[in-house]
Amino acid sequence: MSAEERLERATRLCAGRGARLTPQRARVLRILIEAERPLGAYEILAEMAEGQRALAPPTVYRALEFLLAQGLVHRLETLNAFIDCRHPERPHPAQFLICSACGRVVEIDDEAIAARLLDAATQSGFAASRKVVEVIGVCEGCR
Amino acid sequence: MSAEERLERATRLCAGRGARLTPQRARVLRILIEAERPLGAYEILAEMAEGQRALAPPTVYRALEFLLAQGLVHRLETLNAFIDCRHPERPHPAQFLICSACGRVVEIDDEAIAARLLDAATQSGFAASRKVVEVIGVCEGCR
DNA sequence: GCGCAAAACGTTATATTGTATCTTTTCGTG
DNA sequence: CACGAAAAGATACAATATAACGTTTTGCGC
Repeated sequence: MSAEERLERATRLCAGRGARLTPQRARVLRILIEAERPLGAYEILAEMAEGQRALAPPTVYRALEFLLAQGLVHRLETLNAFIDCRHPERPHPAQFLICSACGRVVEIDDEAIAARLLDAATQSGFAASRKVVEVIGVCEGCR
Repeated sequence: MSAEERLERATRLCAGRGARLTPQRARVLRILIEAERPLGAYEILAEMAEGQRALAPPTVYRALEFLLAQGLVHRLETLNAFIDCRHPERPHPAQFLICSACGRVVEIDDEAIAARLLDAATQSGFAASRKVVEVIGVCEGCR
C-alpha cells in the first residue's frame, strides 16, 4: 500500500468519525508514513521545518496526540518514537519487533498474546486499558 | 520479605557473581526497595541528597545501570521509572501491571506469554534479546 | 452571511529525563 | 606499597516533553 493510499485511507477514516485530519496533522502523518521507520518528535519537527519557518515542539506533539487518539500512529515506548500504523481501521493488539541493528520495526498483531495478557491482568485484579508489548532484537536481514 | 532481607539477598547474589554492590549502589537499591513503587531517576537523586551534599544525575544513572545489569531492578518504559525486582535470583519474564490510579506496580512472570511472544518473534525472523511487556490499567483496590 | 463557542494553532518559556567528558578516588592485586 | 582497573565526582549539555497563554480558524445555529 503506497503512501498516498495510506493517507487517503486515513482521510476516509477521520471523515467517517467526524475527526478533523487537518493539513498539519496530515503532514505529520505523511512524514511518518514516508519515513518507513520510527521517528522521534524532534525528527518530525526537523522535517516539518524544511523550507518553512520553524515550528515549535507543541505543534508536533499536538498532532501526534491526535493521530494516536485516532489509532493512525503508535508510540514506541522503548524508543521514545512514533510510527504509523498499518491497519488503523479496527482496534488491534499492537505488538512491535524492534531491530536494534537497522532500526526497522515490524508490527505484529497476535491476538493470542493479547488475550493471554489480558487474562493474566484480570486474574491479578487489573482492569487493563493499554497494553505495551515491544521486543528488542535483531531482524532476519541484519543477522 | 523485608527490605533488609532483600538487601542481603542482593549482597549475596552480587558476591556470588563477583559483582561489586558498592555502598552507593546499595543505597540506590535500598531507596527503591523501601519506596514500594516505581521511582524516577531524579526522585532517587532527591532521596539521596537528603542530609548530604547533592549528587549529580550520572551517579544515579550509573548505579541503576549496574543494578539493571544484575537483574536487581527493572526499568518501566512507560513511566521512565525504576522498580526493584522481586525475584532477582533467576532470569524471568518481567511483565508489569501498572495502576494508573495509585501508581503501584505488580510484577507477574507468565512463562506462557513470554514463550508465545518469543515464538511470534522467531516466526518473523527476529532474534529477541529483550521483551518489554507493560499493561496500564486500574488495580483491584482502586476500582 | 453573522455571531458565537469550540477547536486548532502559534509562541515563549520551562520541566523532565538522560549523556558525554574529564578528573579524582577507591580497590584489588602483584 | 605501587600499579592498573573500576568506580565515583563534577561540569556541562543533549534530548524529550509539557505548561501556560494568547490568537486564529472552523463549524454551526440562527
